[in-house]
Amino acid sequence: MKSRSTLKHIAEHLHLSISTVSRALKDHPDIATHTKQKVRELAELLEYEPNAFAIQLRTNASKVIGVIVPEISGFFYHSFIAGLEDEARSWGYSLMILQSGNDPETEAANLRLCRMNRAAGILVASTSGTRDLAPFERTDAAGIPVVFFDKVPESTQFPKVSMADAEAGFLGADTLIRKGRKRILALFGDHALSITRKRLKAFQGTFQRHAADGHLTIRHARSQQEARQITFEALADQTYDAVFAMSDEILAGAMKAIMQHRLRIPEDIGVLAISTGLIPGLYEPEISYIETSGETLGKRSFEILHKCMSKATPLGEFLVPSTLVEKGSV
Amino acid sequence: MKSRSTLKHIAEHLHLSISTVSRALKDHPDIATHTKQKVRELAELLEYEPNAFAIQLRTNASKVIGVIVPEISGFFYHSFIAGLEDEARSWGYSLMILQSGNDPETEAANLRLCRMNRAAGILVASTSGTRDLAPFERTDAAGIPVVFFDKVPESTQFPKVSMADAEAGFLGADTLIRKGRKRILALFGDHALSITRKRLKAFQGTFQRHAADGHLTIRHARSQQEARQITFEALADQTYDAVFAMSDEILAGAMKAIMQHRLRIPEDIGVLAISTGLIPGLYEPEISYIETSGETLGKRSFEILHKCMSKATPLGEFLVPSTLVEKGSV
DNA sequence: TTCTTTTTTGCAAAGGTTTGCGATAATGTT
DNA sequence: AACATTATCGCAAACCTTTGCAAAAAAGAA
Repeated sequence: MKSRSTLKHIAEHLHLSISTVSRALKDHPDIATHTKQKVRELAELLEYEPNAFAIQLRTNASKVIGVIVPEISGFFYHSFIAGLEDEARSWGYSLMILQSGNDPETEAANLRLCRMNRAAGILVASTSGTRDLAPFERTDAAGIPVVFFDKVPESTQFPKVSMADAEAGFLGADTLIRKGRKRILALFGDHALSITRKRLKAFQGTFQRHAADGHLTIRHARSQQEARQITFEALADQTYDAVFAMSDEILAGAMKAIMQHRLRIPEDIGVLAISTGLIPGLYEPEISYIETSGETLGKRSFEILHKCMSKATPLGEFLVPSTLVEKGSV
Repeated sequence: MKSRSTLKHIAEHLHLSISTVSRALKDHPDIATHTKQKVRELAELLEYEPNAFAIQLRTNASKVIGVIVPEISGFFYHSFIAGLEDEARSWGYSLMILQSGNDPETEAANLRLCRMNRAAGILVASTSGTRDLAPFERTDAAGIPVVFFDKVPESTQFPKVSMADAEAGFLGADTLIRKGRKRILALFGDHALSITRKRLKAFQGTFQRHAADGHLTIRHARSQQEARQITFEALADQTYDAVFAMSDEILAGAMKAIMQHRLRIPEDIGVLAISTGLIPGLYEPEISYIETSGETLGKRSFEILHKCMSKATPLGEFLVPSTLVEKGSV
């Protein structure tokens, strides 16, 4: 438990004032070059490391950005965090990660924590049950910019950044049509989720407009198991040209059913998904997918937040585009 | 940007001293009950939230624990972090997540960051190239306990917590033997990694001891692609009773090869893996696996670190046990 | 009442840094 | 030589909280 060296120590050793040392260390023009030199040398020798608390207290700002997600594990958020950390670190920021466990109360508590720690900014993927935006408003009023990502509320008072869901839906339908797949089993998630509705609407709209002769079956599943069961039964019932899955979780379930039926891909059935990329790469052949990259979303989110932290307040919703990654499964 | 309320504000409104307010808020016995009452009410009204910086500066301690991992995404660390966050939060700690990108220099920089922020403790999964332990020693000398997990160095001067690799290896071989699988293709990772050597040694030893009549083929792969190729060729070459994969990454590669050969599981070939649980659940039938839970490792790691933070310095290596999860693939 | 004990509150220092402004010394200008 | 500039550096306040100790007030004892 060695006592750490402070500006004071350095100042005393060099018979300088604390302020001079402080300025020397940050290359302030008021300080003579040879003084800077000496200060830097001694600082090095004494292994001086600034006390972040003192700095933060004095400046009332930290280089920490808070991240609140329903859960870290799972199919998506960890890749978001990875991308975000990468970008944040290059700007000198660190991440404080909080899980809400999809519970609005925990979410509010986490928000409070961020406020107490004077986070430079906050990124939040809200709980599915988040209705009351007051905690967020309070945080924003305290001068800490809040931007929502992925799971965003309806309100327009905060900047939001999310996947281009409509585009992904469109791309999905478009790809299937271009490949000549007519009889489609399309699997979507919980209809109550806005992400589901957006993807579904674009998918369905595109399909109906450009493939009037096709046949589209839409099913909703709330879990991997459910997706599996629904797919299994649907495939037993009649034949399809292709299966479309709107998410990794759904894809995982659907693939099990397909494997259970021992269908060959893409000969017996085509498969296409909207995905982050990890899961589709696990099968043989690999599954083609519309990429909605968590990493990219993370980086983009930081950019937006960064703008909010400087001065500009870019309101509105920002979309990160999705692209088709062909693997030959459809 | 409303100015936040401080102890001073409350004190002035109530014509009390700052110290009295401070004590009232933390229920100090020296303060009269009705005074506490009034203070609490006003604090509530003014939405007082303590300034973490000031507290930390004064007490020279934070409620933040630093976590340094090679990468957040991938097959493993995110689940570790999830478990850790859960446990840490229940003790009032938050997580500061840093990625080293498997680069020793970034790792050292991150360590410095933790020191500057007076982290209460640090958990690190070291870089594969980490040789110099000096940065860690310095951190420890500064009074910040360091605990290694998963990827741990040889040195015994720091507490370490990792998966029970030997046990997992043993369990793997034992399971295969009990199921009557004789001709085994066992896939392991990079031989330079200690995790590989530990698992391999136990696996091989057990197999040789209890199944002298069996036939064991051992292969090493450094990536998913390599695992796939090796498996594909091996399976084309001769027939095996079962494939054993020492990790999720390897399993993913092996499964592709198996699917490519259109082998049925478990009829044509058995499959067993050491895994965190997510990947094996993606196939049909699901793959049996020796569970090495990231969540559990996270929770356990916190426990150890927590002990270090209080006073005890439990040196040595702690193992979190692994258990067989049967899914019928072998 | 007067002194002692207990209850309740306030003072002031400390923690390390940043920063506006004033002070001093060095240099330049006429 | 007298003055204006510029280059360096130090003082002291401020950021907000915690805490040992002293002070004041209230209560009890004689």
